[in-house]
Amino acid sequence: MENNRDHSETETETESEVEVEVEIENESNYTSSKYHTPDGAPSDIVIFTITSRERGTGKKALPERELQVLLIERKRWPFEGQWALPGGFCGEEESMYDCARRELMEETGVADVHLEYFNVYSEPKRDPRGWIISHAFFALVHERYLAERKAQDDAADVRLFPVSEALRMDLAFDHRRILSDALERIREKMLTTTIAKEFLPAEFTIGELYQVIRTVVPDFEEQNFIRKITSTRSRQGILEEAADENGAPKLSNRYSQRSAQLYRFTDYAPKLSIYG
Amino acid sequence: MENNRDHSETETETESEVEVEVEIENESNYTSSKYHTPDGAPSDIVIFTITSRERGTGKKALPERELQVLLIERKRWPFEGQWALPGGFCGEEESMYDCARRELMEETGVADVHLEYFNVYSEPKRDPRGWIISHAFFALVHERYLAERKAQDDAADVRLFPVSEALRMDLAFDHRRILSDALERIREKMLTTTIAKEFLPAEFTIGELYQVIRTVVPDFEEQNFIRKITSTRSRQGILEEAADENGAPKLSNRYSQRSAQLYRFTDYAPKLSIYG
DNA sequence: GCAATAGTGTCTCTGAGACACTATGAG
DNA sequence: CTCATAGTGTCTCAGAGACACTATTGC
Repeated sequence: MENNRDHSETETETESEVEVEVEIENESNYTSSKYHTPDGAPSDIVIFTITSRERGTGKKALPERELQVLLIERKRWPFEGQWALPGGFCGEEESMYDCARRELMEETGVADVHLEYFNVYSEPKRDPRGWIISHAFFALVHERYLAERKAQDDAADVRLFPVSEALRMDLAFDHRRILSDALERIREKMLTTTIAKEFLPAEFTIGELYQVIRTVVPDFEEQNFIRKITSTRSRQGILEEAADENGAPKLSNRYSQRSAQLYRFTDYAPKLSIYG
Repeated sequence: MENNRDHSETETETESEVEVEVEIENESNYTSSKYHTPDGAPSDIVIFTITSRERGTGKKALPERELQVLLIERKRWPFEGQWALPGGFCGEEESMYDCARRELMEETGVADVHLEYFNVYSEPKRDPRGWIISHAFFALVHERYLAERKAQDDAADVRLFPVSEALRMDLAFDHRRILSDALERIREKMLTTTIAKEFLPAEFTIGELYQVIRTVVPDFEEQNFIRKITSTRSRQGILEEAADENGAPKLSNRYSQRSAQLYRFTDYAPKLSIYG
């Protein structure tokens, strides 16, 4: 829901051959169609979600969480029968971001989720149908949004896969590369921004937050996570304690016998720096 | 010189109207050209450099530095006579990154500089010539590379402008927006990565480094900059002291009477986190 | 009382931050 | 001796990190 502003154009009259071909003197006789143009500009969307499953034990415990990605089985040439990222061609009347949002709505039925552009994929010959430049987005969707969808369209041609599994599959086009790039990007953002909130309810316990971070970034280990996150002054107000209307702290004992304090993210976005 | 991998494709056979139109059953009768396709996919490049000018005083002193951007005056419709970012149309046989690199070479004569993709601009009607989707890069070029170019092609239609001035100009297309986005991006990267090295010689003093950072990010103020950067352990090895072949520390007295220790960037890339 | 999560007490060590101070050496 | 930059001494205070400990409560 950011990083996506679209506009612009270019070419100058200097020495580029490609551009000189295209530029014509004035509006009346201008036509770009006599030159070679792309055959399509689609968007592809890496839709991430985190599923949680109750542990089998009778005891209260944090659920098992797993990072998943939504894939679609292709029915047509090219890459017929292979799994691919959802996406679709952009129309002239919409921006790339609008296109991605529309596709996301069509694939998952959800709007208003975190949707962010991250790269363009334009290697020659990467699509057997022609010159097609793909624009990759990632979306972060809470599993509760996908639950309905999965029930309603059980057509076996759209499914969630664990990311680790999807990365081992032979996906259509260069979708494995796109998925891999997207994963790298959300790992970085998970630690440097508050996108963890996309996978959490509005109010959550420190244990849940820690678990979500570790689901995306397994390397992340902080032995004293509670201390750091709650010790005021330093992590200045990324989180605030949830309280009811009387000001009493809100607690949850969903995952433990002992109730845990609930927190919510504030709007504060810390500025990071390697220099101090 | 990173963040740029290109490939991919998309569209599924589900409910998107646009895509369904385009997808045909098999290779033999497949043709995308009967549907509406973009009229061009150019790249635009925001070429930043930092100029430095000796201060007028007789004393040794750090130079005055200023962040500049290279602009080109358009000679043709549309936006004839207005200043624009350099760029040009991509060909089918090259990736967007290759296209940007080629344009950069043509405009500035330099290769092997930091060139990084950062956004797509695709708002409908943003180009009067048609449906044109622009891919924006930024380049960080040391001023020594641009010196020759400026001398050789003094055609008055390609010039460096201080960024603050360029942002007040009425640039062609949505190039002001692109410039503004690029500036925001390099400000962030200046503080979270070691791209400052793109504007510095291989060996530099702490004073120079500080000055370069402040030229890009004026808000950056660290009173004890030397302390932080040299106090081992925390800023773990972003920098290392330059030494000659005998192991003696290398010093510079270019900007001061008292010689200053020279440093170089290491390859170490610190991982930042808001959580600890 | 066990299990599983939540949270605290206490200690050490490092660094951040402030501010005044010294160092260098050409003009 | 002045000026502009380079760099140090010294103090305080906060937090990182380690690790053992207590807290809660359904089963």
